[in-house]
Amino acid sequence: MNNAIEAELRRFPNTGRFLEGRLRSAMSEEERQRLEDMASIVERHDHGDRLISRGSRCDQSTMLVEGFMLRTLESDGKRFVVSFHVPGDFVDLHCFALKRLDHNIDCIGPCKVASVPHDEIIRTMREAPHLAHLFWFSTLLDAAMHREWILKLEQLKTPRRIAHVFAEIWRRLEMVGLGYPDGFETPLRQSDVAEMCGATPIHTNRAISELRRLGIADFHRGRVTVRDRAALERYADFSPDYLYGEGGLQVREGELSADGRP
Amino acid sequence: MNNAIEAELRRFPNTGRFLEGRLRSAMSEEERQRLEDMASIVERHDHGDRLISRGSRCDQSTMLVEGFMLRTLESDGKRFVVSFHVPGDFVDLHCFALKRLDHNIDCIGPCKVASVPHDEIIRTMREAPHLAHLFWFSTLLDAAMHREWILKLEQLKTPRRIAHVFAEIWRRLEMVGLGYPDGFETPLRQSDVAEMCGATPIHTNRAISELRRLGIADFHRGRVTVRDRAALERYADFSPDYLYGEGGLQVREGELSADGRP
DNA sequence: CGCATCCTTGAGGGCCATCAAAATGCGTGG
DNA sequence: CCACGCATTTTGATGGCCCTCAAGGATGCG
Repeated sequence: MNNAIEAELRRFPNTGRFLEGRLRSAMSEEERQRLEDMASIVERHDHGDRLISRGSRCDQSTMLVEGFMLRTLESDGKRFVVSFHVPGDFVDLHCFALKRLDHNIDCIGPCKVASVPHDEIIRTMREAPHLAHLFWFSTLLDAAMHREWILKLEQLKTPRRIAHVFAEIWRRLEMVGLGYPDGFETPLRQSDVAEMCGATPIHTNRAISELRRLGIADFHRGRVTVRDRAALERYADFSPDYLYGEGGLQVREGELSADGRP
Repeated sequence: MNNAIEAELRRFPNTGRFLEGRLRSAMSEEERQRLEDMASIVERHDHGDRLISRGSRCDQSTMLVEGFMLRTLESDGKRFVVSFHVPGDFVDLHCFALKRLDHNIDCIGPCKVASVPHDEIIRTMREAPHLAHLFWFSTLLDAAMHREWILKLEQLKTPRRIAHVFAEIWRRLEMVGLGYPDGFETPLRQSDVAEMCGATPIHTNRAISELRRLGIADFHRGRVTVRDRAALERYADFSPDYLYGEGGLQVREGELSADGRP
């Protein structure tokens, strides 16, 4: 793992990955410390646990420290995945403003989380508006990713959708220091990938075989291996802009700085 | 149109529809006035105008006063619609935190908009955190709608997708006082609906015929007519919860009140 | 009336769902 | 070490949804 991120995690073990690869560099020392102090209540969950259910009233939000989570909606007795989360994501910050979530948050594999009471976020809005601005930014990142998923579902057939999902997971893991040069590991199963792509597990399996046959990507027991990253991203029509990391849409340091930051 | 909304529009002509049907009741007089004062620069646009292009730096956001807009992404030379806007929507508030939008905002039919400089929003965060909280809420409404679209694309075939789009537009227009008892009017063409559903115009045309044949809805030259609303919503598997109006997920008055509101 | 735009209809083929069944890998206990 | 049960992955066959190419109507405007 990246040395800078390791150093950050020694000082901020629960929140050191928050906005890493995006606007973390815009956070002051005080802000990093303030966030870490807010997120001191740590819990562990197992595979399949539902962290939050649609409609339940919530008065705290969750920072994902270790593990994978899915945002899901249920309809007709079936589960549909609308997005996923990696360590460093402020998973259900949405429910701070929405009060009741419209969706569920499900754990995939073992997860470690840190809880942040909403009272603390309200205090942040009053006392540290720049940090609050970054929180807002992080929820809008989710919205931007949702939009890309909508595009992907409207535009691509299943094999390319899967390639897109792989490309996105890989980039996001990499931004928080969890990718490998030739791929990544994830507790996702093929049926989870199917739920992310709006396809059946059977068709997803055939599509994954197709990716293997084409030399685009191999997915075997939670390990995705890619020989040629450019080929994967070209095949998936993937451009990482919408993740707001380095690149075209990136928010430059200082562009958020007018709002009350010392 | 609803009398209460008419009265609101007389006092706040540019912003009187903001959060109407959702949390507008939680806005104080001062907050309503403050927002109206912020949104004093009015402009008009024509059908087909692109209000904002992906990637352009922006330092103001736009309140849609009259008309329809689409959020679009372009890929492969084709346009894809990821969401739409009705009067009262704070259309590109996202770009306040993102600085560069990942998508375009396109006008459908003639539009009237009011601009809000970002400096004013920053001041709001410092001076009126409760109002800022409502702004944040309104951007998360967009995210919730995005999630519902993802679900819809993963779950439904084209005829039901179209029915879902119709049901959503109708409800949203109704919340801001622009629906009719038996349907609604919109400048959308069939090809726009196609772009919203990830289908070709030809297939969309056949699907609309199907809805007509089933007696679910009629769409003729921008007029959607529905005889049996319950039947439409049942057919589309539509539940309005995710719009956060009255109902299961609704944020009750006072639930946001802890944050610095007088 | 001519033209542009939008809507409608037809035919052929590819993607994907569904039903059914088999193979593979993994942990447990004998 | 092997046998067994379970979850997951893989394969096959059939039919429906939807894309593409092509062409024909309708509507409104100058």
